[in-house]
Amino acid sequence: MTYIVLDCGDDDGWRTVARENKGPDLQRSITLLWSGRAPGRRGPRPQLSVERIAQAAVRIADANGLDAVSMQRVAAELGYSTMSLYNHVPSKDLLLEVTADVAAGQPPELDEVGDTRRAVRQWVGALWAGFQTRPWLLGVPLGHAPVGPNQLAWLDRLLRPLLAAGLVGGEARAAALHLTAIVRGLAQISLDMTGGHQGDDGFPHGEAELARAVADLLDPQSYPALAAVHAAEAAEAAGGYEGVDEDGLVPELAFGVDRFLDGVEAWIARSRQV
Amino acid sequence: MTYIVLDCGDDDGWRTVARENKGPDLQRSITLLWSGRAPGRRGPRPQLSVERIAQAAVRIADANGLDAVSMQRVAAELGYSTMSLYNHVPSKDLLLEVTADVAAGQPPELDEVGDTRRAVRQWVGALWAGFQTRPWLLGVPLGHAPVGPNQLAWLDRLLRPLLAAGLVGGEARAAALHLTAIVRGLAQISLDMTGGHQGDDGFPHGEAELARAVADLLDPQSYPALAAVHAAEAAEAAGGYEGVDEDGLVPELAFGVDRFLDGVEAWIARSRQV
DNA sequence: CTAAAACTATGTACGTCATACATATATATG
DNA sequence: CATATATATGTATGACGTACATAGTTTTAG
Repeated sequence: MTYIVLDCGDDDGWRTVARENKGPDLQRSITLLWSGRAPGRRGPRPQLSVERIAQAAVRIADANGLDAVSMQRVAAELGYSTMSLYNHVPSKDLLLEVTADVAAGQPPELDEVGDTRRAVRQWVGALWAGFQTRPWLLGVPLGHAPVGPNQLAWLDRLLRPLLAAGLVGGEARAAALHLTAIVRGLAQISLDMTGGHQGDDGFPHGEAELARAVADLLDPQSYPALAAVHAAEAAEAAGGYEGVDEDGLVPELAFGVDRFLDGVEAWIARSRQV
Repeated sequence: MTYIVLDCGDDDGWRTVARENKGPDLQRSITLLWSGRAPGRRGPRPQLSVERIAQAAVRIADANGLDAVSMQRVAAELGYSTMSLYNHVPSKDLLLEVTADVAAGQPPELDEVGDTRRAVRQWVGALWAGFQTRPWLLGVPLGHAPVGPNQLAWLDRLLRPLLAAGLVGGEARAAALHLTAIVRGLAQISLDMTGGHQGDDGFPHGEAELARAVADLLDPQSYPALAAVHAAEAAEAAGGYEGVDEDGLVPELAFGVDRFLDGVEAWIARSRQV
């Protein structure tokens, strides 16, 4: 997988692109993000590359979190000067985008038999596991719809069982978006609950502390439903639960995914019938 | 709604809290975020307040985006020195948190009759509209589960119809999380599609450009499902669609929400039956 | 009523960040 | 070979978050 970013070599590279922000160069920029650069170039052989830089960024993020990923830190990791990076990457934002794509890696192979639910659950479990392994991925600001090769590969893998199940184009896309959003959203929220992270903000982290702290100021008058849920969950928690099922789904996630799939299956059945 | 953040007045305020990061002060910090400060204080009357600061931050974010919200800019907006803010807010992270809660505002009133689906759709539509109005809310990094009064009020409002419909505590919470995630995720992705934003990254924005650019490099070999979906959507697009329904839901969102609600309703029916 | 304590607003300063710009160097093309 | 063109580097700039010290103000303790 080769990333080359925006270096169109036309006039003065991406600088032009970033400024005009109009015209056919836009297309070329994404194209070059994918296709790799023309082989015959002048100048010295580049020792650095977008991949090496992104991999270094991944290493740093894995070790010290997303905040630790600065241009200087990445350059130091590679043993180059800070400004060298800008010969391969036009901005930090774009670097993070490539980094996220690299970190996402290849999507899982799904059981290709007719069991849609199984395949989707596997996919969801894999994505969930990915966010568990690399929590910092949730912190990468996503500026637009995914365009990286790996991101698209993940999307493609999910679309396969959905299409096979009988969803038409737009529905499959919506369903895929939906499932992605569920995993991201739930991962986002449940991360610090389980980790006992300590941010720099002096807030409590860890499920127990936060739950108790919030419970204390939950006025049942103003928040009746929340109070009810909290009480109910306290009762439920008596029977120790909290595990993952065979696809690696935590109960909350499984509930949402399964209910959604119930609805989708019913929809497909209804569509077929008409 | 009064926000007072972490100023426990015990020794040297939140500084202590942030350092120890353990002990009962944690609870007090959230408590104080809510309850307001003790009335009898020494020192001069504070002219600034967390609310005023957060409101200024909202104003700036509304006008110039989240990136424009710096401590210096906020202070300038209010006509105070930068460091004054730190008498009311312990860090920028926490300020953003409060800002997001202020910007979220009050949740909508939902039709309280038995129509669960209608109520949920209204809620979803309102949240969607909120993200449309204040796109920058999607950019506020969320470090933990929501604890702000408004955030919790939104959650509470959504939980009401879900509980009324017959979900038990944990299920209702999961469903609410789920719906929130859908809206956030879809808003996140579809924002720049519709806006024609131009980021600083020299990437094309706007649905048409991006779709075409991506289509060109979509190798049907590697991305069969994606290519199929793209082709199907191109065909579908012939009949001009793209509207919102009566609850303000864009089609993709409506599909996901409705399928999920289908599944939830079936689940409830099944649970009742047993 | 006075003095101390505690809080607010401010100014200065520091370290870090992204990145614009200029320069030296190395390479492929004419 | 000469020139155009890339790359790696060094320096510099402006913005940022925030630690720290200071001056001024108001409540509380004696």
